[in-house]
Amino acid sequence: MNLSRASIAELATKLNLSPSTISRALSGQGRISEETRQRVRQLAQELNYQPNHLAAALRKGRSNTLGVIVPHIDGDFFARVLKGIEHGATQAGFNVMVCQSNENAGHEKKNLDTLLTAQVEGILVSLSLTTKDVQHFEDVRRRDLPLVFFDRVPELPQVSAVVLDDYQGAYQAVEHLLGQGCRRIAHIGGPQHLNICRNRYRAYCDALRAHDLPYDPTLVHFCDLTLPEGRQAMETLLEQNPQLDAVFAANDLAVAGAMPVLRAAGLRIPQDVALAGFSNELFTLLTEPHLTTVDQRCEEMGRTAVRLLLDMVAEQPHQYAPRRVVLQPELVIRESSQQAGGRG
Amino acid sequence: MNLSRASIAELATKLNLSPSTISRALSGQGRISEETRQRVRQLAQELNYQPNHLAAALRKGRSNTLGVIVPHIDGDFFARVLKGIEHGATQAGFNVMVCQSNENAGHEKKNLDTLLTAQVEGILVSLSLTTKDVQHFEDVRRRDLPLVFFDRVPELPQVSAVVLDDYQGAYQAVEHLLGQGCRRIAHIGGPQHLNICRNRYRAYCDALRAHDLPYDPTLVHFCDLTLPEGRQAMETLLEQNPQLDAVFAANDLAVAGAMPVLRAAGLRIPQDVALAGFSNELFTLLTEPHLTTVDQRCEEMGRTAVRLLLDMVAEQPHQYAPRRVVLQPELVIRESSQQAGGRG
DNA sequence: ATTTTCCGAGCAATCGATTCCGCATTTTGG
DNA sequence: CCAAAATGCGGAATCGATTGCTCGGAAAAT
Repeated sequence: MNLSRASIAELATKLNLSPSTISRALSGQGRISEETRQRVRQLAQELNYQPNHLAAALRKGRSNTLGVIVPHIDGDFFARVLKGIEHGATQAGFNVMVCQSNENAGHEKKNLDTLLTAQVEGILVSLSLTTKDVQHFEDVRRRDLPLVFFDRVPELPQVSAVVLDDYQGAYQAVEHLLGQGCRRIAHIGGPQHLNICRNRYRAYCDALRAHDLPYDPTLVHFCDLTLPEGRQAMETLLEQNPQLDAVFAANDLAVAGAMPVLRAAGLRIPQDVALAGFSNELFTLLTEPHLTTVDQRCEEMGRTAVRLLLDMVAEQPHQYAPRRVVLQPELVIRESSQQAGGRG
Repeated sequence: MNLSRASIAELATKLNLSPSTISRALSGQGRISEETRQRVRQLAQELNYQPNHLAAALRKGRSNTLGVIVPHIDGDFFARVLKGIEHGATQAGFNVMVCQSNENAGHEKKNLDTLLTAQVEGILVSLSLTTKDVQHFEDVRRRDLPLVFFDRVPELPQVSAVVLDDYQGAYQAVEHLLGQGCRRIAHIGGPQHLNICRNRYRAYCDALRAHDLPYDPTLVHFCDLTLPEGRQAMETLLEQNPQLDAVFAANDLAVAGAMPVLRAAGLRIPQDVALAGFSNELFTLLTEPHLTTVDQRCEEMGRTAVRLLLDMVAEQPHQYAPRRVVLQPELVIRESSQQAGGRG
């Protein structure tokens, strides 16, 4: 009936016991008689007692909370990674605080402050695109606070990180296109200052070379991988090289932009031009034909990242060595790349 | 240089002051000399002092944290609402804890417990599909804890809520199709136990009636609004009524499922059949042609919901009356519905 | 010059749970 | 049967920041 929450002290008076006894009864730690424990637990249930997490956290120096900083929360990728993070954290009894940097280094710094003052026990970060300087994360390491980067990670060896093997994924995709008989494969690449884009581009080059195909600059175009830029990239490529028989783009959105252009040029997908993207966005199942793409294991990335982080949190003297996990992507083959029988 | 974080007590000893003075210097509250304030602030900066949020929260009885429970975090809608929530909360200096119920009433209950013990100052909830009984939210109200529902709200008058005017949005969409000259408009509806789907269906019926068009059962089909069910629905509708000249679906995914079916039947979009969906999912810009749809004002819903919640949090004796906000959706007209000139 | 204000700062209690220490009482073992 | 050990529980300190109360001294007022 009491409106405000019951405290341990209240339980104590009602049962003529001391607060310490109540605490022990509820936690099951320490020496306590079975009978008392029962009595306490029963009353706690009756009064709908709920421990004050803040007080416990303060006393124990453990907030049971993890912090996450992502560039943004909308859009498939991070939402799915977050799902994995939230899942893993919850299972381990941890809460999660999520912050968005909005792709802004300043925001990112503020987010970090917020999480630090909130006394989180560990932090997961995917860097914003505008973050050049990772100095602010130095403070975290100096504070001996577990820190794990995922997906967008700084190029430092001494940090823990979970990343995708972009190179492998891209290589497999191009391999697959080659296997379909394509020989003039174009590439729509992303900003080369991003290592993920660089790796996808490198894989494209290497896969061609492995098949003794020459590198043809008229088959390569870099852009920001948005929908309109994808469209424009396709137009440019078609103009430069009307003979192309496949396109591998560094993300799915670019492919989505390219499709109408190809169709407008009277080219059939996949018979005339095979397509493969990267990310396995949900919408790849909504295009016609469905897109071949590379799955990024989003949820697994999230789960892996929390696992790493929680391992670090568990290690007492926080004297862990930085660990680095590389997830293997999975090529998802759909209609957009299947030239059953080929044309040559 | 000190690895562990500096506390107020530390600052106090270093400056030969008492903790209370430090606290007042930092907060700017209470009587304190300008000089002392400067000295304290400077040292705080030097030592990179960061207040312990837990301690302050415990003492002040205010955690400065809000809790959110959503059915899931992936997928456009909730991610975008969350963005709005996070934005609004951050601006007001509040942190956000996000929980996913996974469309599971049991999980939802657990999430609630988690948030309560975390001492959040207010809770935002969008109900899971399997939640029939909202008893567990009664506890929250009894605790006098501000509570705001959004989008998926319980059918109770005495709770605060932010919802979309589904009826209006759907009505406008059908109006628009009628305006394009369509007369045999089909409807792919969602589960009728969900009020949002019911409202969209009602609007469809009412709009037709307003134009003196008869209700034709062969033009209506209900399903779960998934991609495959959308496809199947379209097949059924075409079979029942090959003459249909437009389709209004209760969500975008169903339209995406319907499109290939229409195309396979040799019908052109929008010349032969005009299409309109609901939700303004991101992928509606990726289809060919782009989809006409109803925007749900996701971010605004998020921002509105936090604003309501924070208003409630601010009111001292929490004696607020429940408030209900109905957001007006926005019809987004794109190619899929534009029969410029019509066909007769 | 003396009294009244006021100002800056310290003391100590407080938020609620946890935990080390210690005191009785009971149980065990020799 | 008595010493030693184990058991059940209470007392009190603690985590770190906040805040009401108090107090000495300086400034202002009479």
